[in-house]
Amino acid sequence: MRVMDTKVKKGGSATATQGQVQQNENEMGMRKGPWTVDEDTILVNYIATNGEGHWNSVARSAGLRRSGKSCRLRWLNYLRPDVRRGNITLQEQILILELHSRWGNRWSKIAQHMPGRTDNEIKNYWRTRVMKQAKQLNCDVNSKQFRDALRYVWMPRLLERVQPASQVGPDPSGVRVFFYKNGLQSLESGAEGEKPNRYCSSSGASSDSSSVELQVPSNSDHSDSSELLGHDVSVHRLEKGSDIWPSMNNQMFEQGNGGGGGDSLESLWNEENIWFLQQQLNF
DNA sequence: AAATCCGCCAACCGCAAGACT
DNA sequence: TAGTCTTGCGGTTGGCGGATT
Repeated sequence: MRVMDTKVKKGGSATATQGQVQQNENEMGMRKGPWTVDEDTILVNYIATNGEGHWNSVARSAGLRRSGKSCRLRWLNYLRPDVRRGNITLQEQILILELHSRWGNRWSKIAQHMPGRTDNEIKNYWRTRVMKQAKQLNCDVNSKQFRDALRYVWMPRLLERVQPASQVGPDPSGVRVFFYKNGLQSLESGAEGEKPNRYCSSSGASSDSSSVELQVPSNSDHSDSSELLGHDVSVHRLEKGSDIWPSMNNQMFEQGNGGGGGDSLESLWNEENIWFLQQQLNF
């Protein structure tokens, strides 16, 4: 049974009253629903003294009438000191889109590569923002149509917007992220021979000012990446070309008009599709 | 000004895997 | 080895509050 009669301030602590606390107990005497300031304080103080883990005993020993699960969730998603609050930045949006394209709904895995962000937060972002776009396009979020919209329209648009705030120097240890027909892909520096079908990069792959750079974990392809939880990030260079968007559209049509390879973007998207997407997607 | 809609997000649930006895 | 407990994950719910009608 859910608790309906408590108030939670957006972005702030739960503010259930003492009376509500008593109402929100189940038959086992366990509290449910929003956390009170007192409960938060108790949990934070207990963990500061005894550390994380053993959540059931935390709940008992700290005198909280909460399940271990509830204590764990409250700590990880809200009380942890390194939880980052506030809007998802453009860079983070790009990273979410990119990582989701690789791993799907592996929210915790994605969160591991975004220090300070919780899986819950990323999941909420995906459901409220990304799925909304899919709905507007009247297509399934897992459909090829929508995945292509993300690759060829949304992500380039985000990348263009992120550029002015990203004028930092090149990092030779970084990983270049190129925009491919098949979506964004990372390549370790020096692996340029392995980038067939690069689509929107500028001529050459040099680390010049025409690139966009993203802060993403330097070894984000590693499945076990506990070392990334801190601040082990490096600069990824994103080959932007001089005009990734809207000239990307031009390239699409140039390729199509030029009668290039059969798998050109033009074969995937005709002019009506592009126009439709531009109208539908609100960036 | 009131009613309704809708985005956001905290917190719940069920399930699965791993740890422990 | 089997049973139980704990932890972690992904999916879902529903209240709050701002925007719109």
